[in-house]
Amino acid sequence: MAFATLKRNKHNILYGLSLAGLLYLLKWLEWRFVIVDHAIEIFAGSLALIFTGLGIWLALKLVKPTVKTIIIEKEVAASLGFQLNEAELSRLRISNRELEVLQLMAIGFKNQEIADKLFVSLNTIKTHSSNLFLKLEVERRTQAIEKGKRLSLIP
Amino acid sequence: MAFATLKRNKHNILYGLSLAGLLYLLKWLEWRFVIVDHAIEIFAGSLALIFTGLGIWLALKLVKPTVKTIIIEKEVAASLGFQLNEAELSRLRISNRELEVLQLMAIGFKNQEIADKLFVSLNTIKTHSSNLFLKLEVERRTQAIEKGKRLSLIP
DNA sequence: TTCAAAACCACCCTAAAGGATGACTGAAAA
DNA sequence: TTTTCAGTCATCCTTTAGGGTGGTTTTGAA
Repeated sequence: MAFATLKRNKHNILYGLSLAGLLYLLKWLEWRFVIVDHAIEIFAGSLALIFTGLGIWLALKLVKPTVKTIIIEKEVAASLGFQLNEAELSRLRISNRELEVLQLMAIGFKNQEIADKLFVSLNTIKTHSSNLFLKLEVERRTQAIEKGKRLSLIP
Repeated sequence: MAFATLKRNKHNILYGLSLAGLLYLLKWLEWRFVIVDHAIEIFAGSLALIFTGLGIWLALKLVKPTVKTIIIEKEVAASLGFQLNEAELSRLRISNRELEVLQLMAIGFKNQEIADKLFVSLNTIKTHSSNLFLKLEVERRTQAIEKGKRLSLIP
């Protein structure tokens, strides 16, 4: 566990160590220059340079990159918000079950599949669709779908 | 922004600072006992601290944020002007004639009516629709219509 | 309680749709 | 020139859809 902690903080430790190392490098440099005595300004200058560089390096390494997010909205075709036309629905006296059948027809299901989905027999679906066609005054499911969409009975 | 960055990296900075603090505590103690004489080291240390801070400040100020682009698909009512999706059309290798047949199917015409409208035989329409179903990967005209609408091949 | 829809199911028959296969033509690309 | 492909048409066969009719049960409203 202690090892894992070390591993997790290896960056921190590394930076700390390098900072310490630099300070001792400074000591050494100081010693070199103190002997020459007059070079203290040069010493200070290089010190400033080195540590400015260190600061910059630290900041670049440590700081998470600031992320600027640009959001682009792309328009995509979709029928946004369908509102059932209940007025038409009741005007044509279309029952709930018939509407259900129409909806499933529009998705592309065959009668047998619709029957399975609604847990009734194929014959029942045939009856419903026949009645639906009468009420919609059409004679094919494709027409029923087209008219249903036009009248906002289905999305 | 720089403040937020500082906040985010407060652990790293804290570690660095506390290490530095310890070193200077040592120095101070040394100074207490050895007196004066070490003034230059204190000077160098402060210099280092100040310029490290300057470097960090510079880096934070100057670094450009990396740009991240997010594309959001925004739904838009499809009925406002139909735009044929020619990309899909060519991707699925659907021919002009097949598209025509699909359009007429969607209106609710039966194959014989489509044949009459296009001045070809019923068999030709059957061939076209069969090929269409293969390309759309469906097996009924209602499914073809549904998928065609979804892919913006028909209005 | 009675009555009218709605929902359910069945049988029969015809029409339409769909799958598989083969073939011919003309135009455009390789 | 050969190849490729859209477009045309046909035949055979199966599946699905649709029209017509008749029936039972459930349910909600009068």
